[in-house]
Amino acid sequence: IIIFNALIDMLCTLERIDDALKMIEEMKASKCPPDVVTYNSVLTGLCRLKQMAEASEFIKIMSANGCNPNVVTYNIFVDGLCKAENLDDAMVVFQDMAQNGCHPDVKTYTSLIDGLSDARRVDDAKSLLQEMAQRSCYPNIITYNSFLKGLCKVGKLDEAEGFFEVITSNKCHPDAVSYNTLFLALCENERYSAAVDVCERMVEKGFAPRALTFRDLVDKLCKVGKLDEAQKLLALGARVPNVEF
RNA sequence: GCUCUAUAGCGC
Repeated sequence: IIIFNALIDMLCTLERIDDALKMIEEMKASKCPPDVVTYNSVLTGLCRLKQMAEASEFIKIMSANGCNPNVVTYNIFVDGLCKAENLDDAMVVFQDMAQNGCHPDVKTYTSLIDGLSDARRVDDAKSLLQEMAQRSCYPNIITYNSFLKGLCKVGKLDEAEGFFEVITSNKCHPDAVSYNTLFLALCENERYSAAVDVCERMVEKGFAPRALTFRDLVDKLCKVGKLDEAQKLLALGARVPNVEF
């Protein structure tokens, strides 16, 4: 079964869903019937192809075949709906899954928070974050990073900066993704001084941006006449291996 | 305990 599942997963990653379905038929006929992992791989493939109607149908098919969806199944489907920008359906599935004995976990919430963030629905994302705490389902750094992305997207950069405090006060450690998200948003919004400050923290933490990013930023600082900031950055870059100007 | 699900940018 493990070998079969690995094969099916490979076929689905290669987007060869129909071949995967054929193999499932063979499995049914063999001593080695498909299990929930098998079906979940196919579901992932359908979601990646954004075939959400088919994905929804497929969940019914697996149940009809005596294989009940588990929490991974729902997570795949919710994430697919979010990525297909169908947040309303994603929320409905999220509400319903508990009735089928599958309780949302940190990945379910993270997918939703990420989808809401991409859709700039930061207030809704924040409600979910609060709901997680109430349900003792604790956000991890990936959850926080998704929310951080939302704050950045809607231009709430001060709140985004302040959110780092929230993360650490919840015993999580901002990582390279966190800093990079904030850093790029500050650059995009031409808040270069703040960007340099973040850059400094990144270097301290060993999350230095790439050389090209450094050069671009120095270039922009020169253009807007912030020569002192540019110099600060050059000094910073000199301390980082693999960065040359 | 081996197979399935979530975040930035970059490269291929």
